[in-house]
Amino acid sequence: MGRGRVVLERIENKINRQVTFSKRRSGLLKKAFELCVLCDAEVALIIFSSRGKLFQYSSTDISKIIERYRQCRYNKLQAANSFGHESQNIYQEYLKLKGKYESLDRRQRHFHGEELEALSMKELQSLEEQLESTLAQVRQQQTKKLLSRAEELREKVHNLEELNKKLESKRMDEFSNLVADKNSHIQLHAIQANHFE
Amino acid sequence: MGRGRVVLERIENKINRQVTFSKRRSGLLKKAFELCVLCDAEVALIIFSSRGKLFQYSSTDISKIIERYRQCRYNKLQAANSFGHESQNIYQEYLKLKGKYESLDRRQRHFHGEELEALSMKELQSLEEQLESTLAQVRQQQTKKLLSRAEELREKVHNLEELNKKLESKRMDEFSNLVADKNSHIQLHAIQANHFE
DNA sequence: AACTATTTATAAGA
DNA sequence: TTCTTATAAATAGTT
Repeated sequence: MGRGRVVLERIENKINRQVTFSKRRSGLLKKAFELCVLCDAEVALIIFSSRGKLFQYSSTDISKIIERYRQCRYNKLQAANSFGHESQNIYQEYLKLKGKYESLDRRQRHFHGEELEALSMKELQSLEEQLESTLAQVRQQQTKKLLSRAEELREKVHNLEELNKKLESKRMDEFSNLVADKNSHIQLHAIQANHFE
Repeated sequence: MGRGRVVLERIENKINRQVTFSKRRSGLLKKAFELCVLCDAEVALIIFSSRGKLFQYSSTDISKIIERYRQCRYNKLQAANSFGHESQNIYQEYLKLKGKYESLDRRQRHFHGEELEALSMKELQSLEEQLESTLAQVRQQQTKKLLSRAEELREKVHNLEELNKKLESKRMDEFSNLVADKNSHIQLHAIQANHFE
């Protein structure tokens, strides 16, 4: 679509290649957009120019689309064969963690008294033992905490009493100083009185 | 490019939409390919039809391109910074889930009587209450289970007793039939004996 | 799935 | 880069 027939090979002229890239890139982005709107499709398009510049289009959040793509590929792989050796990628890690989380969450619910119907007699018994043991530990911890707080208070009381004693003795000192001071004044007056006599 | 001017909105006619999707999809894939070849670009194109079918094109390994894309976005984010609203991507999700998991795990440890030192008096009290409540529920559930099992056994016993009765009466019937049969034989013999006298 | 009248994209030129 | 224009390519509607 242009003045010459296009040959499908790398355009060797650098300027030319860049111009064509710019034009076709915008054309491609436009067409991707149109496909989304007209046909209700979900599209993600990532383009890197030969010099490494990024261009992108996505109908909705691109990470969501990529995730959906991975999901799709993963399912396909699962269906086709059973190569589980793809656990290096982050999505796999995510799924793994999700599984762990859900299992832990279920367990946690049991500790909250929920979904107990699903448990067998043996599991109920083990849960009961665990609860009793923890309860004992919690109470022990409470006692420990109360004791240490009492100790702390006792310490505080002791310190305050010490402080009080010190203050008291200081007050007494100051009192006697004051008395001594007053006495010296009186003596001074006596001296002055002598002088003017 | 066609016999009518295209209006940029969802094609409501389902057949039409599907046909257009098919045509434009292949057009888009072709153009993506051409861009790669002509301009030496790296392209990844993911398309989901409205019914969820996946189509894709990529100049090289798609996960490599996606990785490069992420790298690029990440660098951009770091450079531009302060745009923290990008938490939709999978890695963010992973970190979020990890946080949730760890918090849940910590809580779970408390329920196992571990790391109680870290808890305040108030938290210890709340934990104690929760444990007591769950313990009561667990015991209730155990009782319920035992009762229902006892009921089941009672039912079984009852059924067996019924069956026994039936078998007993059947045996009695068969016994009396047998007796009657024997009597008729004896009568027959008597008749025959008469006949030949 | 083909056909074809048109629209659209774009190569080359300015 | 952007505009223009001649022409190639894509595709909407039809068969």
